[in-house]
Amino acid sequence: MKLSTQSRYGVRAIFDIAYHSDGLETQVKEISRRQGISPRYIEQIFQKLKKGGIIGSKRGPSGGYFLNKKPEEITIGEIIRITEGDINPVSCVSPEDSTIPCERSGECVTQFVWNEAGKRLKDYFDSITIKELCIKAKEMGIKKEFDKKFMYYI
Amino acid sequence: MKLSTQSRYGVRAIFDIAYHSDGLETQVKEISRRQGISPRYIEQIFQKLKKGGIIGSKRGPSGGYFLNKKPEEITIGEIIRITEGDINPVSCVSPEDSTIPCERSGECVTQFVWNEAGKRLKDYFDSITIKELCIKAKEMGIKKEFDKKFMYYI
DNA sequence: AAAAATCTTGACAAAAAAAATAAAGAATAA
DNA sequence: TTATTCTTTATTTTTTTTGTCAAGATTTTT
Repeated sequence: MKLSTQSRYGVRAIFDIAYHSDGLETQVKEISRRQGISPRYIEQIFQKLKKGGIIGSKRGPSGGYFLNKKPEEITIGEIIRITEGDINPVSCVSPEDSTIPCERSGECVTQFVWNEAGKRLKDYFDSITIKELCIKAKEMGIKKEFDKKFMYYI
Repeated sequence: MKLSTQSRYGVRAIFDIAYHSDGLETQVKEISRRQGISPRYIEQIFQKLKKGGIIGSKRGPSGGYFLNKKPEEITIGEIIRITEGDINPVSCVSPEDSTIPCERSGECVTQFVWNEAGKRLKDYFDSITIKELCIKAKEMGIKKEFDKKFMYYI
C-alpha cells in the first residue's frame, strides 16, 4: 500500500521545476542536488513524464526539462497515474488490466471495497495541483533558488 | 500503490469464516477450497491475524479458526493494519517509522499530501465492516455453504 | 492409549517488482 | 568544434512479496 519512489520523486521533481525555475528549463543536475535524488533516476522518471505530456525537454547547454502546462493545471493524480500506472489499491479493478479480469469477479465481495477506496484516492489526488504545493512551500518558508541562468552579477 | 495479497486474502478469509461458518471454527482446508488460496499461505496470514486478536484457534479434529468478535465489530481497516503494517501511501509519515523520520521532513512539501491521502483511506477502510461484506454477498447471491459439522443426514 | 486431524512455528526459496546505475548516442548552444 | 545536456536501452542490485516445507504441539475420536 505504498506509492513507489518514482511517484514520490516524480511529484517532487515537477514541483522543483515549478518552484525553483518557474516551470522553465531546469537541468537534472540541479533538481538532483536540491531534491537529493540520483540524477540517473530522475532521468528515468522524466522519460515517462515526458511521454505523459507533463514536461518537455531541450538538449544541449542551457537545455533541460520544462513544464508543458501551468502549475495550476498539473495535478498530483496526473503525475501518479503516469509513474504508477494507475491509482488503485488492487489490480483486479484497474481498467488497464481489464483484459484479464479476476476470475473470481462474480463471487468477489471485496471488489467494491477496493473500487471505492481507489475512487477516494483518485478524487483526492486529482484535487491537488502543483501550484498548491508551491503555495505550501512558500508558507513553509522553503527558499526559492533561482536558476543560475537568470542571475547576473552587478 | 497496491495492497499486498496478504491484505486481500486476509479480508476474504475473515469474510469466509463469518459468512460460511457464522464465525465459528473453520478449517483452513475449507477456506482454501472456497476462496482459492493456498492453505499454507492462509495459515501464515492467520498467525498475524491471531496475534492481532481478530481470530482465535483450536487444534485437533473439528478444530479450526474462529472469529473473536462479531462481524459488525471487525472493520476492513483493522485487518489491513495487521496484514499490511499500516495504512499509509508513504512510510515517512507512518507512526511506526517515526523513529526514523524522513531527513527532509522540514523541507518536504509533499508530506501533507501523503498524510491526507492516508487519512482518507483509513477513514474509508475503518467504516466498512465484515458484516457489510456479508450483506453484500447475500445481495450478490453468493450461496452460503454450511460447515459439514452442522450437517446431519436424515 | 493410540491414531488422526488440525493448528504452530520458524525457516527457507522462488518470483516479481522496485530502485538504481551505466554507457553509448543524438541534439544543441556557444 | 566542443562541451553540455537529454535519450535510449540495458543491466545490476536490492527489496518485497508470495509461497512452500517440515517438524512439533494440541486436541478429539476411537
